[in-house]
Amino acid sequence: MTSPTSKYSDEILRRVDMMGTVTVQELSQIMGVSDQTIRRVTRPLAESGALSKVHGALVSNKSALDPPFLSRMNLNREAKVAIAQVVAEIVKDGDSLAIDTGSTSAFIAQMLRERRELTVVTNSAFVASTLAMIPGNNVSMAGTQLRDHDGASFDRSAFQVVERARVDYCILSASMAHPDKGFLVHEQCEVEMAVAMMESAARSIMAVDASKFQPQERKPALRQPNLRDGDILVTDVAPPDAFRASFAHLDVHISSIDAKIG
Amino acid sequence: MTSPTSKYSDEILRRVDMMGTVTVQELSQIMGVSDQTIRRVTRPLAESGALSKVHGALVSNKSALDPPFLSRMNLNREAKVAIAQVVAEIVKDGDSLAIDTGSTSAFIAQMLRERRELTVVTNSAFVASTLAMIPGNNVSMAGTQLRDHDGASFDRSAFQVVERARVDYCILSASMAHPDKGFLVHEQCEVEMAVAMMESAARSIMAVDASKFQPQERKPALRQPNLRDGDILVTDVAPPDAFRASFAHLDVHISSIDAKIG
DNA sequence: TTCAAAATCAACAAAAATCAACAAAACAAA
DNA sequence: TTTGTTTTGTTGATTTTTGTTGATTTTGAA
Repeated sequence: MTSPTSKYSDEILRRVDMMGTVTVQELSQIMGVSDQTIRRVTRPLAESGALSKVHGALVSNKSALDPPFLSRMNLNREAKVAIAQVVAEIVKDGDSLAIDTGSTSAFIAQMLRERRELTVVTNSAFVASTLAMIPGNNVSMAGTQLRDHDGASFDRSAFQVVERARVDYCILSASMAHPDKGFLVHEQCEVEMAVAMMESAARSIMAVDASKFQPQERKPALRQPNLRDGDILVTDVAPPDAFRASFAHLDVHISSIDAKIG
Repeated sequence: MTSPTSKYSDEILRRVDMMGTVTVQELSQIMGVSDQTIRRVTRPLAESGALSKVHGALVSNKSALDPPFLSRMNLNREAKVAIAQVVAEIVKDGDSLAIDTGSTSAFIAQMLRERRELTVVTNSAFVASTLAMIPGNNVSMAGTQLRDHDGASFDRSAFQVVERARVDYCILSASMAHPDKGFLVHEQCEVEMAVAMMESAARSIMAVDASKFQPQERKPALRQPNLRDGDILVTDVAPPDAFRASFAHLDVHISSIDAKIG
């Protein structure tokens, strides 16, 4: 949306998103600037909707209030729920899955609680703990060292576990979709994990909400592996025409939001 | 979702969800603000449906079925919350911890969200995902294959990760305490994990609520390793006299819910 | 029904946070 | 270096929140 107006913008936003709620005082002490500076910087951020201000504190718009804190969980929530619903219908009881990390996958994991006897491999601790507690499921957590903002793992053992698996579907996500470049993400390790999961899976499900078809603020540059013939794309609105050619070989599922409430 | 109206909204909601039911009094003492402030803040929260108010208390709208809440977590909930509070006070920012699985440990993990810069090793996917998302924490998930009722791992890699660690505290639990036999659990793998965690830790914290001092319906038969001199026992009521001798060498912290206030 | 205890509410003074304006400091270009 | 511009911290006025007090309502028990 709007460009940063101060050199502190990024750090403040990051800290607020991380902590959920911080007082202006606290933040000014942590960052070693006056409280007035924090206020000056945060005013435009609040106006552009990047964060919320309450008297005495700053609160993140991104962080959920619930314990499972995923930084982008509340962004486009309804779309993600609708997409999750569709994915949960594609998957049948007894299927085996590889699930990547990301907020859409977190919703899908929630929705998959309805399914039974699932075999799941994932590098997301959140997905793992969500599905492990369903009796009858068989869940493997891939990886040891967890990334601190989303609890995902990309260490060597994570790849070993994924590569050893053979699953019916892998469930992938992306930060952006581009008509020519395909699906893009920000980090190399995410691409590598997607490659590993695709190679272990008979079929891939790519889940992206409509916002991913628009240009992003922070441009992702790394290409996810190309989807294969018959792979599945799940989204909440029909993709723009520009994508028609590149999605021609895919099985596209569109879930309008009103199809699912709850 | 409606945006918070006060800097306390977030914390109140978290505590209410965690405790299930809290009186306004209790909350105001725990948070160090007046009861009137709690009322003022909770009124809009109740109107937006984030929690419910009844005369005398606030009650969570989160059902026990919600993902982060294990069903067993509602058993003796107050005691576990009180114990978790005490443990979270013993642990300081920057400490390193090994945390076992179990519902008490799940509460402790929730409470430890207040701490910063923690290094955590755990074989519970729930604990891992709870603490991994706190910025600045360094969390390792020990193990790959997850047990289906609680999302804990006891495979070879779990032990390898725990054995490689060196931590300030390990946080352990038990199904029952016996004056002569010590702390007992149901499964051998839990004992082995406790041994591994104790060996990796400078000091151990055993967290058991009062119900564990009574005979259990399903008798656990396997003995946890003996606690060492100066190890810490956290419980919610003073143990019966029969335990006096066996706890003599321990640093016993008792947090009765009312004693803790003030 | 009644009463007594406890919880809630309303109102006001005290405390804290915010804002606006200005001076000091930092910075960049010449 | 100097100048002009921008950013930052400080001050005091203003606004919002907080705790206290006392009145009102609710609860539970006679």
